This record gives sequence, structure tokens and C-alpha cells, in this order.
Amino acid sequence: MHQDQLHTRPRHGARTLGRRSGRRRSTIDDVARLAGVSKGAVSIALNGHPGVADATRARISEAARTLSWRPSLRAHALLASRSFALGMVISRPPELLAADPFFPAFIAGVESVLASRGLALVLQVVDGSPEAEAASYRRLAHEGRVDGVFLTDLRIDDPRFAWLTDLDLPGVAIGRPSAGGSLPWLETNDREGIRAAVRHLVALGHRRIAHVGGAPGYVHSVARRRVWADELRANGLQPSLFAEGDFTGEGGAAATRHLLALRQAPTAIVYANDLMAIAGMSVAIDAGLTLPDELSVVGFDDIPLAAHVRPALTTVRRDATDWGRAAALSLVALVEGEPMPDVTLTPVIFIERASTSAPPGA
Amino acid sequence: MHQDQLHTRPRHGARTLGRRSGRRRSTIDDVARLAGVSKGAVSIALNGHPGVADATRARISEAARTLSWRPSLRAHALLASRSFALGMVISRPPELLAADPFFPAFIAGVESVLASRGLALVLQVVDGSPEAEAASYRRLAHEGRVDGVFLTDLRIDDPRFAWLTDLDLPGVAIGRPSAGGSLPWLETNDREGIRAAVRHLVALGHRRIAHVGGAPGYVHSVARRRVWADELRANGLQPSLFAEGDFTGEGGAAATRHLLALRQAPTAIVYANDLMAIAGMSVAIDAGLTLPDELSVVGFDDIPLAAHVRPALTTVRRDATDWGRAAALSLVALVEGEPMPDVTLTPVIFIERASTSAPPGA
DNA sequence: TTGTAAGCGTTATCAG
DNA sequence: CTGATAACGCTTACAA
Repeated sequence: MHQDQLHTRPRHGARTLGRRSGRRRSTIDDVARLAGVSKGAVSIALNGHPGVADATRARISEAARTLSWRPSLRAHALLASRSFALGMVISRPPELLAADPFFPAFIAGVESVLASRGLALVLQVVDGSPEAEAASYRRLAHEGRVDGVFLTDLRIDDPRFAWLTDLDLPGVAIGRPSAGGSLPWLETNDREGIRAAVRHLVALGHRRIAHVGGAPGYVHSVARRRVWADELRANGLQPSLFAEGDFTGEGGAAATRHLLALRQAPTAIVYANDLMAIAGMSVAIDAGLTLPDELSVVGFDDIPLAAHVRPALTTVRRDATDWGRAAALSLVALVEGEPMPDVTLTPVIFIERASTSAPPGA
Repeated sequence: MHQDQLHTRPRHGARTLGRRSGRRRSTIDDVARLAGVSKGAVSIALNGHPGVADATRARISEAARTLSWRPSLRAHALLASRSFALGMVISRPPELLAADPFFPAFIAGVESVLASRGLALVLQVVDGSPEAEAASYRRLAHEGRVDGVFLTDLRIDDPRFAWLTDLDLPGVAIGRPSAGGSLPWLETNDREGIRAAVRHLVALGHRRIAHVGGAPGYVHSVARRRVWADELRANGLQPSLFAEGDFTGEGGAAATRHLLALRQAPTAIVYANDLMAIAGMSVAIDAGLTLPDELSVVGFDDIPLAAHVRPALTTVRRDATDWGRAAALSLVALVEGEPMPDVTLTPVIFIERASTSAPPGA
């Protein structure tokens, strides 16, 4: 049902217009004048450099305080040829973005580091097209908007490594690049989650454990699939029950339909994310299966809904905030020319809920 | 199950370090020199101002092209006392953020406007505390990071209006402020969604239609509740079945438990968002109810999972991308001193799925 | 110990 | 129509 279109002109609540009026912010000249010294002296004094008498320094500080002077970021940026900002380009179809709890948490983690350092985060969101994505990085670099970028959602043979090199733009990758690019990267630990999931199912007695993978082309999709396969083999099982997904509900449903139609259908399915897992559960229920008795399901992400569907979803939680923090510490060190810090990621947590149980007849 | 901690140092894939090396970007002086004119002439020529001979202009353009010169954003920003960036502070507890499809879409819409204008979006994410939020705006303003900000998630007696006034920072509010602040604001149309939901349920024959509200204190929580109440009254029904939620699954579950325990329990519930609705459905199912026969449920947001739970959730979809676009057009006009544009919001869409039906015995 | 001046890269003004 | 020159706000050599 369509509602009438809302065609409106933004209104002003009062007469005031937003044009920035009034009170010029005080400059270093004002401080110098008030303290009765020169600009240079103020700069030296307030930056804690040696070369100015203590009494003078005190007088200057006092003047700065009364004028509530703050150094101009813009002037500083021009001088230093830096922007004191870091960038992030999120390139995903909107639907995939809406369901993913990763980015909000990751960004929150990033901020927690940047705020105290006086850095800002410039965010770019583009639909999945490579052209738009390339343009986005180009703009960031050419305008000098940012001093470095975070690379998330690594892809196989990711073109962005070459772009950054061309653009002479520093960056850190979150995850291990498929091909050895020339960029620093951060090891992640989400593979542990899949390992825990498979072990859990094996321990319950499952022998036919399927995997619904994420969108092909992503490094983490491949990595999760590999861990699933390795862990099965380590337990003497064949990793034959694989279906390709795409991280969407639709994709998860389709993959599940495919797996359930198999002559030797799985008794358990490990999904690359919660969205696909929940969609898969619905498909199984539609097919008349009782969960978890006839089919065990494990998701990945622990989205807020995971605990609130029926059966409640067994899944894996990783602390994306922590990843953001670690990535930010690394990128900051990189652009500041400091040595790479040691970063510690909070371990992945396997969360057992109600969607897994022993297989039928076990 | 805990995995081992990942304690690692970011590695370099190759020897190259990220420190920006090499090739100095060409300045306006280089162009002037190459074209054999002065800086000023270059500026005038390349900005399309009158006052330079066509031949000279062509020569200058040519020189700029060969040197692939681009005006320096930083120099421009210093001169213009602007940052050519807009800001957005998201202040929410992480869990609420992770489940909300609003922001990714909204930001995508914002970007679609900013990109073509050479503006950037600076994003700040803080946990829900007011102090952190205030500090965030203060920082944005004092550092001159942004020329204006978007105000989302409007609250009753929102303190941010006063902050922006104090900070002399332009902004537009998304939604109608509770008290008449002095800020331009954008009318939204999400109330239509609730209206459509109630009408749908009334048409199905429901008489006891409850509402689980969003977190109190938000303008849109109150607005949705009011629309629900008004629409019930317009149909000769009493809006007595209300339970306060908080937009989380937990809150939605608790509110649902409360409503279902009532002597006169509702036959239908309209929730302020999908997350609470889905959690509510699970509570109802746990209580032994058959959905939708014994309880109809309507959500709000149309999250990607809505179609993939069972029963598939009847809900309301609004185009947050469109809101972002409209908000960006308005804020850009505001900071550029242009007249406020006419903006058109795509209508809200009511999506009927399987979680609603006629009430028992109808 | 302090003041002066150059420079970062633009744009705008104002004589020539 | 052109081309110096000042200004934006700061840092840092260098001179006093």
C-alpha cells in the first residue's frame, strides 16, 4: 500500500538561519598581542618547545586560556600536508550492509582510538560497483581527505592494493590478503569460530555436516570454507556437502533448499553468517523438518536477533569493536611513522543455543 | 567456548612501508610557470571567472592538464574557513545500532549527494552517554572538522539543539523537533507506516490491537504511539493496550509477555520495529500460540530478515536512502547559503506477509 | 631569550 | 586583460 508522497520544503523552526555568524575565533596573533610577544614565541611556548623563559611561557599560556585559543586544524593541515583523518570505503550492496552487525561495531572501535588522538573518520559508502569504489578511493587520495584508509571485506586478488599503491595512499588490511600485497595487514581470528562450530557438531555425533559459504570472492568466505573442510577431514569426514551462498537471506534459503534435496542430506549445517542461517532454518521448517532434532544449524555473527528466533540460533560471536580498535591502532602507527603496535584481539566466542542437538538416531 | 587469544603484530606483506613517498603534487605555481603566467591568472582561468583571454585560458588549462594539477583542498579550506565536510554523530548503545538497517541506508543516501559536490562525511560513533555525545559535537565544532551536522534519532527536548547553537554549528534535524528549536528540520513520513498497519489490522477485523513502543524519549517513539492511538480512536477503539519497549529484542520480548498475560490480551500487536516484533513472535510461540491465527504481528523497518522468519513478518518499509539524500540536499543548501530545496521522500510501503490474519473467531 | 620572515597553496584585490 | 600582492593561521629557521 502506497502512501501519498511527502513533498516538502525543510522548514526553519525559528528565524535564525544557519549561516555561521559572529564571533571570530581567536588566532595565534591575538594571543601574541595579548601576551605582548610574537607569534613565533606563542607557538614555541604552547607546543612545549624549549627556548622561551618560564615567566613568558606562563604569560602566554594565560593569554591563550583567556582567549580560549585552539590551534587551527586547517592551518596545521596545510602546513603538515596532512588531513588528520582516516578513511574507510564501504562497498556493498545495501541489503548486505543492513543486516551486518560488523560495521557499526568496527567503527565504534575505530573511533575509540581516533577520538583521543584528535583524528577523524571519513566514511564513504558506495554500492557494490568497482567503478564507484575506485572513484571513491581516488577522490579520498586526490583531495587529500585522509592520511590512510582501512581495507575491510578483503577479496581474492583485491584490486584495492594496486589502487592504493598507485594513489600513494597508506592503508591497513583487516584480514590476511590473498596475494601478498605490499600493505600491512592484521591477522583476524574468525576462523576459530568455524572450527569451534564444526567441533561442536562432531562432538554431538554429526557425520554429515554441510557448509553454506559466503559470497565467493571474499577472502573470509574462502577461509571459512577451508576451515570447515580441514576440520572435517581432521575428524575423518569428507567435506563434500558444500553450497555457495552470498550472505543474503535469499541466498541462504536457496543453498539450504539445495542441500536438503540431496540424496544424502546433511544433519547439520554451518552457515557463513546468521542471516543465511535463519533463512535456512525457515526453509527447513517449511520442508517439515523439526529443529534441531532433524537438522542442526549454526550461524556466524551473533546478530541481536539470533537469540530471539525459534529455535534460538547457536552461533559465533566475534568482537568487531576490538577489531576496529586494533585496526585503528595499526593505521595510526603507520601514518604517524611509529612502529607497529602489538594488538590483541578478544577471542571469538562460540555460543550454544537451541538450534543444535544430536543428529537423528544418535 | 573460548579460543586462544590472538596476540599479534600487524605485518607487512612486503618491504614497502606506507609512509607517503615521492612525487610532490604540482601546485598552482607550477602551472603558472609552465603556462608563463602568474598564479592569479591561473586561478581566474581555471575557476571560469571572466578576465583572461581565451588563448591564455586555453594555454593555462593545457598546462594544468599536463601537470595533472588539482586545487588543494587544504589550502582552499584554510582560505575559505570551511572544511567541505559534513558530520554525523551516532549515539546509541552498540546493540541497537547493530540491528538497525536505518543508518547504512541513510548514509548511502547522504553520500550520493555529497560525492558529486566534493564534500565528505565525517562519522562519529559514541556509546549512548550524553557526555560522550556532547564531547563529540564539541570536537567537531572546535576543530572545524565539519561545516554542518545531521541530527538523527531526535529526542524529546533534545539537548543537541542548544549545543549546536552554543557551538555555532549549522545542522538539520531529520524529523520534527519536539520543542521548536531554531534549526531547519525535515518532515518525515514514517508515521504513515503505523497508520497503514493499524488500518490493515482493523480491516481484518481486529478490535484489540496493541502497540509495543520504542525506547521512550525518542520523538519517533512518541509519534508512532500517537498515530497508533489516533487511528484506533478514529475507528472507535480504545488505545489501552500499550507496552513500552526499547527497540531491543529483549525489550520486545518482555513487552509481549506483559501484553499476552493481560486478562484482555490483544489479538494483534503493532511493534515499533522488526527486532521487537520478531522477538515478540517467539515469545508468543513459546506461549503456545499459533501465528498468525491466534495473534497477528506487524513490525517496522523491513529488515532483511523479516521475509525469512516464520511466519514471515508483515511490516513497513521506508526508504532511508531517500531520507539521507533529502537531508544531505538540505544541509548542503544550508551551509552553502542557498535557499532550501524542495525534497521529496519516497512513500512508506506497507508489506503484507504471513504474520497477520483475521483474529480468532472472525 | 625573543622577534622576524618565509612558506604551506589557494583566492581576491587592485594597480598597471 | 594581466600580474603582483596580501591574506587565511600556523610552524620553524634564522637573525637580533
